Amino acid sequence: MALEHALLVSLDERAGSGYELARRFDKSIGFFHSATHQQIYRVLRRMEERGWVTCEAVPQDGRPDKKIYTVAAAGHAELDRWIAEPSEPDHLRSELAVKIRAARPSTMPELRAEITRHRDAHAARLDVYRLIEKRDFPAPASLSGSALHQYLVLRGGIRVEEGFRDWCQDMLDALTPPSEQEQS
Amino acid sequence: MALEHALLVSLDERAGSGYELARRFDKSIGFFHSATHQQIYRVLRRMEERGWVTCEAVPQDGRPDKKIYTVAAAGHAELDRWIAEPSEPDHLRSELAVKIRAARPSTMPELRAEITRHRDAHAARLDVYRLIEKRDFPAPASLSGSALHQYLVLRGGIRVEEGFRDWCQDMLDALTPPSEQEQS
DNA sequence: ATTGCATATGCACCTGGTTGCATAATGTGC
DNA sequence: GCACATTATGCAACCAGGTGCATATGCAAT
Repeated sequence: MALEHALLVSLDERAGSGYELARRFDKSIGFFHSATHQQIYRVLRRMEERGWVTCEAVPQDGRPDKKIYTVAAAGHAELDRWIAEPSEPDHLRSELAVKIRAARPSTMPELRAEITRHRDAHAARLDVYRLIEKRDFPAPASLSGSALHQYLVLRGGIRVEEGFRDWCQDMLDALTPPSEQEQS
Repeated sequence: MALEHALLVSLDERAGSGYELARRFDKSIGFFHSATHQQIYRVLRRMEERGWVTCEAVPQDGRPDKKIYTVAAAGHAELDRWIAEPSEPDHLRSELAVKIRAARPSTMPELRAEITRHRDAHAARLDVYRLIEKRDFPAPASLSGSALHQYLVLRGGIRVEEGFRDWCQDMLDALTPPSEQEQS
């Protein structure tokens, strides 16, 4: 249950509205923790009630009011408390793994197609991460503080996607009958 | 929403009761997809209503009756249908990643302790997987069919845990101040 | 004798999260 | 002129899943 904390981190970098947070989550942090706008609005309201964030309504010409949320002292305290609290090691829950064990001889073509889809999707996400790495962190050795932390998380994402891609490729190699070898 | 399918796969290997499934999930498949016994009982009942599994009450001396579930034809059909249906690529939702971005200079010691905990937990899980690999798959090159699929999934788990462990170690190297280098 | 554990199932309640829809105003393309 | 996307928030309903507790029983240890 870390959506609260993910939102606090995002708001701490830059204050913003629920709508803006939802858009931000499509990018950066959202690669590692996604959420719908409804859920974000609900959590923001709850955090305001608890005093973790403060809210200021900003009227706009035409468009409905924006509610700009800012992290309060209690929010920072909560982040500090949460970091010290041990959390469960991240656990992978893989649909693809279940599909592999579910497949029988008759469904092997469909399974191979599905593994190929996943391999390509992970390779595509990897490309995006690598692009971000090159664009935002050209000199990683000289990083420190918040930028270093961002870089380390991105490196984690890269590792994970490489792992998925290679795993899928290994499975395709092992599950493709010799007669059909040498296609992509 | 693959708990249904995970249970079908497990029951297809060997018919059993909800209780037995919960215990099995503590081991093998549960490494990649865990669930509490309540959730398993609920899903089993739903699958019985849908005709995916059949249920036979087995009276036992003393202990309450066992309900042995067996995969029905409709259950196998559902698995086949599901394999062909494209599913979302597995997405990592990492609490640790959020913690890293949430940490400020004052909470760095706690963060390093937490990363160390996670590194050790992943290393321990990796050891378990490696043990299973040696014990159950001493000659992987000669595997085929269901055993091969099991092995490929296990290899995926090993990859993931290696990735987590190395990621944690990299972060510790990058986040440990030079003055404190050379401890574990 | 009594505590506690393993077997075996289940209810009631709560939380986290998604989906679908509604609202409200403005600008944009055909 | 009208359909449609964009900005911005929110409700109602639902689904998945977890926690805590209840029940029933036999067996082993203290």
